[in-house]
Amino acid sequence: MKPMHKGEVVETNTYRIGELARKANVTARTVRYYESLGLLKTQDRKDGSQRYYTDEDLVYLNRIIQLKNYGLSLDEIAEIIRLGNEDSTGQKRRLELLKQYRRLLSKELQHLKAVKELITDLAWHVEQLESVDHDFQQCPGNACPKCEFKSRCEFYKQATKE
Amino acid sequence: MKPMHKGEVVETNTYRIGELARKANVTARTVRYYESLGLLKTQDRKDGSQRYYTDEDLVYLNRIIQLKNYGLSLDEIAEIIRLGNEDSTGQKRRLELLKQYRRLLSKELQHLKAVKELITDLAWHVEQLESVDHDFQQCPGNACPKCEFKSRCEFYKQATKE
DNA sequence: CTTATACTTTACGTTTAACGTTAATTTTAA
DNA sequence: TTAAAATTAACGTTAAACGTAAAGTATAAG
Repeated sequence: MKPMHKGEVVETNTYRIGELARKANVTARTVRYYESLGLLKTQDRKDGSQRYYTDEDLVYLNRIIQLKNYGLSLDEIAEIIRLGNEDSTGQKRRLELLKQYRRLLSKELQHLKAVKELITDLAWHVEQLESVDHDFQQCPGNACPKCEFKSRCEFYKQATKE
Repeated sequence: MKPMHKGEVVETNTYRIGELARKANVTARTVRYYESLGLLKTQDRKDGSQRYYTDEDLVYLNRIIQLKNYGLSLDEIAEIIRLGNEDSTGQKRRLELLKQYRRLLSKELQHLKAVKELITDLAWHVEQLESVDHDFQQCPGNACPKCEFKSRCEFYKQATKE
């Protein structure tokens, strides 16, 4: 599925903004927006000429998209990049990245737990509603005391405490 | 932590909107909004008088909140309630609920899988960044071919294919 | 040279549900 | 008689990440 307009690729592995965007599966607007946030380097480009990109730029852009998909905001990504520019040893950038990855990992582990609990609850509701004898119109209601699910029912617990 | 204004509870287990809201951990605005969407029953209330609620209403409201927390939109909850009013046998309501619960369950199972994969990826990144020898400034870059992580690295795979 | 794309900047618009927040008036409880 | 609480109505918020339009410029292939 090569692009129709062959001239879009200016030189071997040199792209204009549209082609770069397509390869990264974003829009040209997004690329410009990322540039304006300092996520992509601003090129020297005199008087209305165009942006040109290399494969290296594509890898860089893909990396930004990856970090975004991991859950970092564009601001947080910009901070990481800024630290990389500020500190030539790259230590600050590495430590910030590590910190963020650990934060994301911790968050996702919590998330995993919550999702598992949610699945348990939902499975219970499915099971309950599949038992046709259940008086679904009266739930929760007067039938609760004789309900076979009452030991696992939040509403029953709430109604009977106090 | 009883409310200062004792008269808020009009009768035994009869509440005005503020007290109901507090018990359900929402605001009065939310209760009125839910009523406007048909989630809570509209009371007969002549000429500027107030709304009164019972424990039964509280259970009902809590159930709405539960469904919302499960991931249903207020519109979807309204539809379920509408089916309950429309069909006195409750069959339609039960089937709609079952359908929604199954949809949510399916979605969350997918979600679980995605979260697990994300955790794997994040853990790998943490491990990678913890290996201090890694030339973090040049990643991805020229050092990729000798990187110990290259077999699991998306960027290396991408750069070397084609 | 022409024409068809593609690219340029600027800047306002969009999305989105689920309420938040006045404001001005009325009801209720003690 | 107050002070707290409730009433309706209607506009405001959130908020990142672009979408989209306008009007002009650049480029590549033939």
